Amino acid sequence: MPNPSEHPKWRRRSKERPAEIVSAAYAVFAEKGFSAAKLDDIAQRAGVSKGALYLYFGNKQDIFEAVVHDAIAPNIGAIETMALQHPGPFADLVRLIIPSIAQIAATSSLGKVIKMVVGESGNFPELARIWHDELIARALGILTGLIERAQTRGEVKPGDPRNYAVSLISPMLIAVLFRETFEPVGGTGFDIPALARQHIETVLPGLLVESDGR
Amino acid sequence: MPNPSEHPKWRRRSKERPAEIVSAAYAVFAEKGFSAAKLDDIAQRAGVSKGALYLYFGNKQDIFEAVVHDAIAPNIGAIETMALQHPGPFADLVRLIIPSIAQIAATSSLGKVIKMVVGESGNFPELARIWHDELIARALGILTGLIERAQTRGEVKPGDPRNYAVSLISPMLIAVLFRETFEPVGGTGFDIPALARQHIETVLPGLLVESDGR
DNA sequence: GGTTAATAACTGACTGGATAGTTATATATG
DNA sequence: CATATATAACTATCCAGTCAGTTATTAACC
Repeated sequence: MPNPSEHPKWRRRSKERPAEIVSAAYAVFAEKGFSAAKLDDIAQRAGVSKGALYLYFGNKQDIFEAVVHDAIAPNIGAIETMALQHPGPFADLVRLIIPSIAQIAATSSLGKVIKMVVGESGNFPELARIWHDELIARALGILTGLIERAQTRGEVKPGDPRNYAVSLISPMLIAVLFRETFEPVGGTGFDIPALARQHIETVLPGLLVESDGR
Repeated sequence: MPNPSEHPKWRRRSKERPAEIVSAAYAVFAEKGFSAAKLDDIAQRAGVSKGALYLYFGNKQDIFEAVVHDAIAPNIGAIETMALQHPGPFADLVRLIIPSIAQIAATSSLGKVIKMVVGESGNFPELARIWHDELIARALGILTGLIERAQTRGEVKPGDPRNYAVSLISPMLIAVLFRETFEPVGGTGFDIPALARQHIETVLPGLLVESDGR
């Protein structure tokens, strides 16, 4: 006894389903991590049955990879264009880029995904590889390139540019990881934008050739 | 037909067992993470049967907590005494402490444990709490205290001392996490002691009141 | 010193519950 | 009404935790 006009038990939405599933999976993976996330939870959150997931994805890891992929692209692009187009002195660029990263880190679910990737990398190396190649290596490469160019122009002191890049961004990453890991158990968190501002001004004097930082 | 002198199937070693089990569990947890670690694997590595684990520990999480606890104590003590006893100027102390931390980070399995705690914290908050209270908060507190005292003495610029502490140690933590997470999938690692040296000299000019860094 | 009884230490097969993935069946839609 | 879309019940597997039984070790006694 179908009931076509009133309340169909379900609808055909083959166009919208994949994005809805990825979105639901994002939330569940972020909360639980990969192995602890249940396909039933993802399905329920997406408003479908578990079987429907397999109409659009081959297996659990495929869904995970789609989530990671989708979580990356929007963020990296913005930073990249900002970095490459900016013409001014290195110090100004740093004062522009690092707070942007801090802002993304503080507000998005990036921290949850980082935590997830770190935690599951041992058991799902393919995932760590995607995350590394598409985000980490790229972001680190951009920053390293900026520093190299600034060194060539005589703006930044000699020294390993990749290490300089790590010196610049690490505190924000640690703050995000801290928030995801220890705030829920009573740890005192960080004001990430404030941390970013103070960190920039702490590092720049040691980075720039002119000692006054401007 | 017992065979007392030759090859007994097993021996009674109730004194040694707990430490052996924790050691084996350390290795397995470090490799697999909490949920993916199998008690059978731990038992086999410790040279006992799974049932024997339950003679010494209540359940899987108890074993995990013992591992985390044991991984903490040796490291924190060394740093703490070094920090509190040193009489000289702040810059010298930093040049002593940070490389020590880098050394521990680079050589011990601390990175594996950090990764493990981060990854499993969502599903096992009690564990994150132990790790936070016994290591993170303590280490951060020591460093923050040192900076506060240096500020009082006029050696370090005004600014949030806790944020300064994060500025100082984050790169080493990130480098360790990077090693555990991305080196296995082709990421280029960091020379952690070299990173530490360069980072210190990059940060100190922005931290110290006198601008020449010495 | 040798035999036996008592106990602590340990084993390994088993159970119960959880969950990834499959499939037979049902329904929405053009 | 044809079929793409979706469901829900199913199977297969994995593994933490249990427990009845086995073995090493110690103690007691002759």
